[in-house]
Amino acid sequence: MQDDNSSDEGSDSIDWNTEDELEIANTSSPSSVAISTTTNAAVTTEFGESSSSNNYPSKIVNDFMKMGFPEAMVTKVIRELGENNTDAILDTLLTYSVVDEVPHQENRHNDQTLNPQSNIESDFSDLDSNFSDEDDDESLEKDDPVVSLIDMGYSPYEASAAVIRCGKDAPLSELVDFISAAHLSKETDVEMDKLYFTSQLLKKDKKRKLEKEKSCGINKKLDIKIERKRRDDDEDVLHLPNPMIGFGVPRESFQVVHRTLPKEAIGPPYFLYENVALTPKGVWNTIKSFLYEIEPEFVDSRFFCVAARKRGYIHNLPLENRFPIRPLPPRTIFEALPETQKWWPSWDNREQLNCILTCIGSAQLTDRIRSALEKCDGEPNLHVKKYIIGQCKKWNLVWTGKNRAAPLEPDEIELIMGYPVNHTRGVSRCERYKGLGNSFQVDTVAYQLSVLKDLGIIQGWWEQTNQTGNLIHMSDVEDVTFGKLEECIRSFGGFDLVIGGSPCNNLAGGNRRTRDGLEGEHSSLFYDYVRILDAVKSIMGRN
DNA sequence: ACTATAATGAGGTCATGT
DNA sequence: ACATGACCTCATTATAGT
Repeated sequence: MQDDNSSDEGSDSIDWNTEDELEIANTSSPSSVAISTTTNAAVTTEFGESSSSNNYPSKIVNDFMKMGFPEAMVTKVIRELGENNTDAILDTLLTYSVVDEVPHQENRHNDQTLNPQSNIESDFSDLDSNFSDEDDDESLEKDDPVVSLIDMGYSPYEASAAVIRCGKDAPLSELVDFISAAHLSKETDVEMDKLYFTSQLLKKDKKRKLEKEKSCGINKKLDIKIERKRRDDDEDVLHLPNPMIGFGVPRESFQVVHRTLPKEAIGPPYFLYENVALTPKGVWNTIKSFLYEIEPEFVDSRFFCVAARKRGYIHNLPLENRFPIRPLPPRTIFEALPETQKWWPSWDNREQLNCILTCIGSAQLTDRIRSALEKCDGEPNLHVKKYIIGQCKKWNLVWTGKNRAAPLEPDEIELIMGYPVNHTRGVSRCERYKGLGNSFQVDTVAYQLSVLKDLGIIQGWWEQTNQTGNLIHMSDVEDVTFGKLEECIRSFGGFDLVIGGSPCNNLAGGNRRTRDGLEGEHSSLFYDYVRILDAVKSIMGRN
């Protein structure tokens, strides 16, 4: 891995090394491989498994249990969604393999001061319980607005709250407006997001009506979904959420209140593993099987910044009370790159950018686009438009002059990826592009790591910008042996966090030559992440 | 030797239509 | 259910230039 280009998430504080690296100690960036502080040995959370105590001996519970879902999980979901929402129950069960049954209300009233959304969530939670209580015998054939909203990606709490507030007969658009307004009331771009929501709504609503017409009852729909699940299991396919918002993002939250982790997965240390979301078939299933069968969290960074970045994360971090870095980064092109607005053609309707890659478009392409535009008077014809839009999306070009579509500059990418301007200065331009293209999107990962603040982990690191700890840099991950780890743990007292990504070279869609999968030359270094995590746990466990 | 440039598709998901 | 098309992707490498 120490040869050419097997970089992992090397966005550390000092150099822009594109090789595999592993830093130990207090680093300034959330993308080092391991973080150790001598101070606190982390508050152990009660993720322990809880026995099922329920009174849902109904047929529906049995039906779901026959499909292989644990009873506790089924009853938990039914308690949240109501027994009537068969569709939503199945969706939830399919999405989350394990849900514990701790009543969510108990987890919500702790520290509302830290999380601006917690008030809303609490409201939703309370409203939800009211809702389920009073609405147990809703007919399944009726077009349940709660189900529709959940289908659209909203949480049961949000959906229930909206229905209660606006009434069951309110049009879906009004319900959606209510939810988005609740989330966005403090934001500036309310209108834009309303538009987005509404467009999504219209599409989903149309599709849903068609489904209604075709299906002749929930049993058939259930059968279809069960069949789909069975087929997916056979083919080792993991379900990618759409929209790709993982366990919740700041403004379009689909909150999983709680999850139960396997005992052996619970920290210390905490860990977070990352890689591309769109891998060859079966890869994420294999990764998952080496990381305690924890369900990956698939998140697209377009919900955190202006550019897309579809990634999967497996971690054992708590999910409650996450919060984003402030100020929130711009999420539209015009906000992020205001100077492009002047040159932006009306027929280029992009509002966000595609994934930041390691290569940029050529100057010749910019020229080709310019000459194509100069040949036509006024607005280009459909064919030219299609060609140019296609190239702009493919190469992430932005309009920087009259008829001039150019690649992003390194410092612009630094900002988009969440790093300070000039963070990568000092190496060649190509190396800057490569390093940034290989990095974490800071805001995305920081959101997942933000829970560590509440737990008192790395608090000093979080609060201050200037780092005073020791940085130990090893350029080869295979040098991080069991003995070295023992040494470090003896010296520091243990690791709080083991974090990193492994090479995506052999997984990424952009690789046209050696997309060989997880066993590929570079991507197989994933197993070193597993090795190190196991070693750390083993060493810390016997102390 | 180092750096920049430009050419090099396929695999997979999703939406839509039949 | 099946076909089709749109869409997107932490990349690799030969080549030329400095």
